[in-house]
Amino acid sequence: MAERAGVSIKTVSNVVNGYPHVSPETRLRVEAAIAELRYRPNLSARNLRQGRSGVIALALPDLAIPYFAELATRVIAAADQRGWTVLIDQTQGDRAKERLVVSGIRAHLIDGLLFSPLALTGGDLAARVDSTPMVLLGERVGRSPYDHVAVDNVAAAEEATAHLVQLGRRRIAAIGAQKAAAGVTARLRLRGFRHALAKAGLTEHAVAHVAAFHRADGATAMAGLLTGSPAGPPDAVFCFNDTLALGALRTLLARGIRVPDDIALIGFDDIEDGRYATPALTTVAPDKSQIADVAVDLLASRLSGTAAQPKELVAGHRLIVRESTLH
Amino acid sequence: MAERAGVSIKTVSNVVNGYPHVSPETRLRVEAAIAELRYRPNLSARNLRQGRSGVIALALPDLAIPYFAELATRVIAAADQRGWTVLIDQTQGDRAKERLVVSGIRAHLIDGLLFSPLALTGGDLAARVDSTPMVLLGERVGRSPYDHVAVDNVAAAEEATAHLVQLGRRRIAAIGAQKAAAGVTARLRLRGFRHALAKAGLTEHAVAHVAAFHRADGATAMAGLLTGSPAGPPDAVFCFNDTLALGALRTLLARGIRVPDDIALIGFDDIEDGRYATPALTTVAPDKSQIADVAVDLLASRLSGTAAQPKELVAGHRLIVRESTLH
DNA sequence: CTGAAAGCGCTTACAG
DNA sequence: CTGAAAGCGCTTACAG
Repeated sequence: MAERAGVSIKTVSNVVNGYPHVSPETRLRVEAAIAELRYRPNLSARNLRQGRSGVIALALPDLAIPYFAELATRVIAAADQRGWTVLIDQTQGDRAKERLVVSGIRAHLIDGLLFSPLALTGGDLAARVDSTPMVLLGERVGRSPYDHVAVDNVAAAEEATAHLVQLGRRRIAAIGAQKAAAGVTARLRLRGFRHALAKAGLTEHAVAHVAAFHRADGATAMAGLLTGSPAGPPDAVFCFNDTLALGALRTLLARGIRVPDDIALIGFDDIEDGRYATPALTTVAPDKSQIADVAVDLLASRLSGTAAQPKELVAGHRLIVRESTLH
Repeated sequence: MAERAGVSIKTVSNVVNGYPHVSPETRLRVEAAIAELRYRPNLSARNLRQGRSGVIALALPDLAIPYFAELATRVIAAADQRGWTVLIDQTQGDRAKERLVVSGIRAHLIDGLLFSPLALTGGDLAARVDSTPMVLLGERVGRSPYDHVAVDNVAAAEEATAHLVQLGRRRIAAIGAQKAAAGVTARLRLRGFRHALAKAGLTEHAVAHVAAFHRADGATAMAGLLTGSPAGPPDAVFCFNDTLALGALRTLLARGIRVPDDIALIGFDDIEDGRYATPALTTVAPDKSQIADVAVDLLASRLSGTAAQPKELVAGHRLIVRESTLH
């Protein structure tokens, strides 16, 4: 192709791949030919030859969930820095789909996998045979030997709850517990919640369970907390994420209950949405950029064979106090 | 590879690709071998041979913008139905990045491109030389001969504004006009806004310009409308999208202005967020699933060579009245 | 510093 | 219904 116009043969390859030892004039000639013929290297051929594609997959429940959308935007940016392209797999938190992701559906198409599972079990992971490097986003699943990066959910939940205690609240409830064996994150945040209450010498006012972490679940759970409890309504609620909190907020405001005066509210995730709610939502902000950067770095280590033992990396978090707990 | 365990050679290929004429027992034998050897066809090799990858790109400004996240989730679902994988390119609405997307960066890696540009000009598109099939999401750019799918922005904006008129509001403002030559959508919605006012015999109370359609822009613009206008505050505002409206809402509530009593508010996009705001946001809902389905269908037509003339497809929309204009 | 050759793992006609 | 061969477009040693 271009060699016709150029004169050389795989010197083109050298030029395209930025090999140093090409005479300047040859290089110019080749570059001119490339421009003229609008030559584009065939990525599939390169991939086949090199055994890697420059593409990684990011598997998550749903892009329509703000936290995952915000995480995805950062993962794509981090991958872009390394020249990697990101394809997205949506699992809906469905175990069958999560197993599919892990089973190597896209083998040889992707170099690595970043995976944020919801329903996957340790057994599913132990049964994995695909050898594509994988990094887990979020809690470790079972005893599986994979790199993963997560915030310290217990400590973060403890801080959130302690903040409510410091406000002088004593009837503190939680929204977001899950029955499913898979709700690892929910379990850790519940543990932190209880730690904080125990330290303060308080008993939990109520713990509302949810099927998922969506706004609708938060709205329903809060309604249950208001009417269902014989002990009366809480004066503060720790919601295990911001969408739950926004749903809960909607229920409270619709009933004329003042936030934070009557009930203080705190969430988790620091999604954009919560910053513009009225009242603006107090929350625990995981360092999403750090999670994305670290995850991509871990994957890079795996790809280069540098990594040894599976690593557990803890990303930072901080409490952001806003109107929903102020005053 | 598998043929060793199997006995045949590319009969494997036939089995893998579901060719009909393979004897049942041979098929079983091959399938057993595949399972045993954990054989996975190499997608890169297949792509190279077949000249297509089964991967399409979705290029959009940012996944952290709720509308695009909600659109992306549907595009991925629609593509999945056809067995396609979707990779995401984020442009930040930056013209240089948008030109890169259109220039064929991922040539031979993707079979097609779904593109929602913000800053791209007709000239940029006219200069395109890459031959990857492309479908535009949103307004047509310049006179470019590409398929595109969009809602009827003028009609939709007109309905939104007419709704405010029907409420009895007479001091109607808009937030979301853009100076940039690229704000095609903003221009169309402004046109619809003005049509509706003209039909009602009203003059526009004010039109606020914004740099982008983010919450912060809406908040600032609304503050300007409240204090900056010699004619006093409006009694209704049409925001060109929901994030602008949510920003505006925040400004209003922070100042103790009642919505909709003092000022009615309407947005555009029907993002999840607006449904849980208090008051819940009246909005124009574009049929996002239809947009995604139609866009993927158009791309499929291009890929199969079925399509002839570039098509302009108009997706549906409907007004959803909620609390921010009720009463 | 540049050429000629082999091979990555598939699939597609083409024979049998 | 199944085999043998060629070729998709690259890159990587290997010569020169």
